[in-house]
Amino acid sequence: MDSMSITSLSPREIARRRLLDTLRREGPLARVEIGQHLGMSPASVSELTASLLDEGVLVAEEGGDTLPGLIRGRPKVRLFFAETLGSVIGVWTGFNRIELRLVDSAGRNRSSRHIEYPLRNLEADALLDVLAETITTFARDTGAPDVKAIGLACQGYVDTRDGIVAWSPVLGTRDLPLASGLGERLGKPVLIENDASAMAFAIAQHDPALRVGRTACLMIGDGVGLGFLLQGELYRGARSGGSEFGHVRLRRGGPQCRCGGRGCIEAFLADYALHRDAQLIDHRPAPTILIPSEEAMGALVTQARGGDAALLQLFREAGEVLGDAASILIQTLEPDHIVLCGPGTRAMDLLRPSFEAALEVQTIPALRSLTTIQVVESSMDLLTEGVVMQALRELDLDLARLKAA
Amino acid sequence: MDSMSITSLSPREIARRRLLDTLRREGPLARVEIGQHLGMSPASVSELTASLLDEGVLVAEEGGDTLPGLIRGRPKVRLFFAETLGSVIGVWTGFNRIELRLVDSAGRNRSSRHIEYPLRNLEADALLDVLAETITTFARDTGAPDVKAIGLACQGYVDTRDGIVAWSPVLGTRDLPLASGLGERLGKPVLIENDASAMAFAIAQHDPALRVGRTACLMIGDGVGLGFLLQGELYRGARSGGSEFGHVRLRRGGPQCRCGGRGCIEAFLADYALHRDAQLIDHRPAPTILIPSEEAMGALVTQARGGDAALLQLFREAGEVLGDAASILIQTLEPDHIVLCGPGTRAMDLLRPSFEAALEVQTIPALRSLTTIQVVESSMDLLTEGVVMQALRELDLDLARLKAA
DNA sequence: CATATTTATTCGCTCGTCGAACAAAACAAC
DNA sequence: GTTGTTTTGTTCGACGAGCGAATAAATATG
Repeated sequence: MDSMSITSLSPREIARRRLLDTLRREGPLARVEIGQHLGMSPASVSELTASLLDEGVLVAEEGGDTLPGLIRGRPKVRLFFAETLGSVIGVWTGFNRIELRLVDSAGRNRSSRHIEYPLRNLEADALLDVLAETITTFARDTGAPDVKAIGLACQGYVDTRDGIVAWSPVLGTRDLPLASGLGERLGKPVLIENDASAMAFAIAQHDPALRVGRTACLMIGDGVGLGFLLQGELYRGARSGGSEFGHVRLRRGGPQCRCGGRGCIEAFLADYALHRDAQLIDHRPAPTILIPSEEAMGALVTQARGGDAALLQLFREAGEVLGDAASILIQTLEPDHIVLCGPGTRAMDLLRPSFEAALEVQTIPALRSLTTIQVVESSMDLLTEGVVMQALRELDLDLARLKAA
Repeated sequence: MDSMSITSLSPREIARRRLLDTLRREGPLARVEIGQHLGMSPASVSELTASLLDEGVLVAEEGGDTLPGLIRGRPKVRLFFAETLGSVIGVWTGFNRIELRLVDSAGRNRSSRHIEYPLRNLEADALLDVLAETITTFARDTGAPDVKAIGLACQGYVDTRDGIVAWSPVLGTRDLPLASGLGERLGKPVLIENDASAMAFAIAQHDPALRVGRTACLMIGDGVGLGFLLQGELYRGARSGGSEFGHVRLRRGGPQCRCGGRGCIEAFLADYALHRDAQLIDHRPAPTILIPSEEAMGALVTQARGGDAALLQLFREAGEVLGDAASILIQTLEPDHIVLCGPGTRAMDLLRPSFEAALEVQTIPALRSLTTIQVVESSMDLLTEGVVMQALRELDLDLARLKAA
């Protein structure tokens, strides 16, 4: 239970995980239906579900509601997660905002909340205290029955195996043992994940096409992050982290980025960058780094749509950088899908012309046509959803191992 | 035999492949030794090798040469590939050069040859004719006993599953069915691969550290290519191709690349680029694109080492681009290893200062330290070796399937 | 009531792997 | 020689995971 480690899985564990994954995605399913989804024989499904029912992970749906009229044959008995398995809390920590979500073991949303809180200037210990306090309060307020684990999505390079934030554009600290620090305070296992990875995972849960082949999710918002999926599973770099694609430096001597560098993709596209540069245009003194509110960003976009030439130029440049970024992904990884997501897509109409022009200029046409690019309107809810799903999957495994031992 | 397709493998096929892979890499091995390499029990190895011996794929080493003196216990019986299994020809097609190699089923080099031939201005049919003719002649001259397959490494985006060159900086044609075209002419199965991928694979065969985790091989030579390995297996993008990382465009309005774009990584680092720019410095009219000889490149490097300021600046700029390229790889994929290879590393001493400076400026230090960067002095032999190894592995599978049917 | 239809379970089989016992082939010591 | 000792290789029984086929279960139809 304490480990939550990613090791190689036994055939049984793989089958179990696949079964529970589809059940979470597709809702209650009869055994034959599970077999169709997984390409397994009814016999095997029966065998697997027998032990899951026995363990109390799954329960058979109460008969009656799926009125067996009209359809001939023996009625389906749908299986689903037991209500008694407890719940999981998902957390996203932004620059000055915390998003919380409570789900049951089936992944269904029970409650969510978001809190404005400036996390940026806190020392490591203070940060952990605030997070622990916030999560505890949330759990108490929602009357969360039995919280089994916490999943936390945050910015930066996250060592998901050891639960360490190896690097972060927000925290000054390096190698912050976030999972253990929070785990000790809460007395529960904590799993952490890069936020763009979490969002990529969540988005892929809603579209089967993104779970085959290679999918690159570019999240634009407080920063710019990349979640890269291979066959529906998150790509892990060295030290089992994600990608810091947002800090690829495209323009030498470009604008200052909060990572300390210059000309990062993020330094053109992130909310703070657009807001800062807009301030500079208006000759207002721009605070070094400030995460603007959604309202402020909305106003910015509206003003640009109204025809403000200087702002339009700003978005044009951002779109161009986005096009360059997509070109790099295409020519390096040749993904089947690139998904643009996050709050930053609110200005997609402003970004698109220069985005497509840059894509045209920077990419070999024959390769460009192999990748489909789509925009997914995504709320920040997906962040907590993604990390919660990951935590639930780990719990599934832990439960299996607990039973095996 | 005709297919050579990449499908999902049965457990047996996986075990078989792993066994033959280690045997090719590690030379003749006794069964217990194989078990140690593969983490399998002697019982399983015995069972597997029994069928391989039965099929005639492997033979037991003749006793006597491994004099059993000195060591107590029953002497090892080493197994190795049968001599009678035939051979494979590996080919690399450069811009104006063809490299050929004949290996036996164990992957041991039997003969090699290289030919100067300007392939660049040929129509598709003429190209296929020349290649077929060259290969046939080579096979005849070397008295190749029984050529089972041909592996061909070439530049461009290669659909390895269907044997189609989807795009190439050399060929004007798009979607050239190279494997089938050559296969028909030679009456043998042909497997094609991107040349940087082939080299990456070959290099990884010689270093176990590169076969775990993530390894990015940057090949610098006629062009710049990337071979990306995950757990020792080549990464495949959409349409099962490799990467066209060399055509990532780093500098808007930069020098002309042979792909038609501007400012590609290749347009700074490839032999033709360095040579062309050196010509321009000397105010000589530079031919648009010409692949300089190894001697010409050697002279260029010598001249630069002699202190020629303009040339040094050229290499300095190339090194900077290389550093930028490595930074992109680090922050996008966070590989465990980056390997710099290919003829272009001949000038590594000239590239290094600006390479490292660029790496410093462009990369987040915490991430930079997770990736080890190494230079591998590699001859072009590795290209044919890589593609020949891939072809042999496919033959292994075909043989297994033939036997199963 | 019998029959059709669909769902779920049971049974026996195969496959791949392993541990343990056993056989084989050398050396070492007397 | 004969008798261990040591290491290699094989055989055998067992197990885990999956599947096909037969069977049982539960409903609708006529």
